[in-house]
Amino acid sequence: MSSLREDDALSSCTVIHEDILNKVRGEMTDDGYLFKIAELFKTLDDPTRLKIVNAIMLSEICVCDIAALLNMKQPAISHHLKVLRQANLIKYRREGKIVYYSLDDEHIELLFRQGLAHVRAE
Amino acid sequence: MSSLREDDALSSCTVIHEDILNKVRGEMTDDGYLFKIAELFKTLDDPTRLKIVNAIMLSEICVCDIAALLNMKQPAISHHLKVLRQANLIKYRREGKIVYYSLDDEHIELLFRQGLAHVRAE
DNA sequence: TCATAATATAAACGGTTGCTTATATGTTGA
DNA sequence: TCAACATATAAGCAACCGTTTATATTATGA
Repeated sequence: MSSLREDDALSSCTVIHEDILNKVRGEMTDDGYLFKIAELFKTLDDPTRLKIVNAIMLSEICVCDIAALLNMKQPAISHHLKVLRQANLIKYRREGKIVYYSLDDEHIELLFRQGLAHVRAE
Repeated sequence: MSSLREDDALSSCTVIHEDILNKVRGEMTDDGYLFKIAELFKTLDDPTRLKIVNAIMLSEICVCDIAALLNMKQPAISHHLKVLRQANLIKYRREGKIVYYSLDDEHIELLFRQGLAHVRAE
């Protein structure tokens, strides 16, 4: 009773090169990883968030200073910091009322530089 | 008549560390580049698009085969291919009715691998 | 030149996201 | 314990994005 059913959502498309499909299918990165990579890039796909990352790369910095630097409302900054925190890209340190943020992961700086290299090369 | 007016959108925030602000301001990457990096990451922030990139990394491949591979409708694939094309990440080659896609830029494969390395390390 | 097949484009819908205003939490010093 | 300040969270709204259905291109072969 269980057939292949690969015409489910294929619209008007038919497989053309069976050999290529098999090769690619066998060598593709696991779905779970792909999903996680997408999530990682999603945290870096916003100019504001990139500016925050860039600032934190250059110096440990507090929320108020970031808001002043980017000329934006403080809640907006806090919101983005939360996104970056949940992605384990930054960490924080409390000193009295003030919270200082810094990079948690060197990979992010690498990704940032790699992205910069790409857009500079165009 | 022209004052500094840096309290425009700062909400209830005051600059705390003038020295840090000056340092960061002086060393930050240009806005234009940051915007372009964000655009680059935006093209890679979607699981479907990452799967397509991953497939194209492994073999030159046509639209129909990608649709079959991902079990998705053909217009959805064409839409994503357009996004990747406009970002200069992939190129195409027409052979009769069939259009074959391949990577246009090695940087993308580097970014992909770097992202994978990061999510694997967690 | 006509039918068919591969691909591209367009419009529409639902879900997500970033920013805003308003409010809450937490810390300090009086 | 209270006022002031730095930060966090919540709710609401507008803009954006991925998918779908429908239709338009473009190329082939009869």
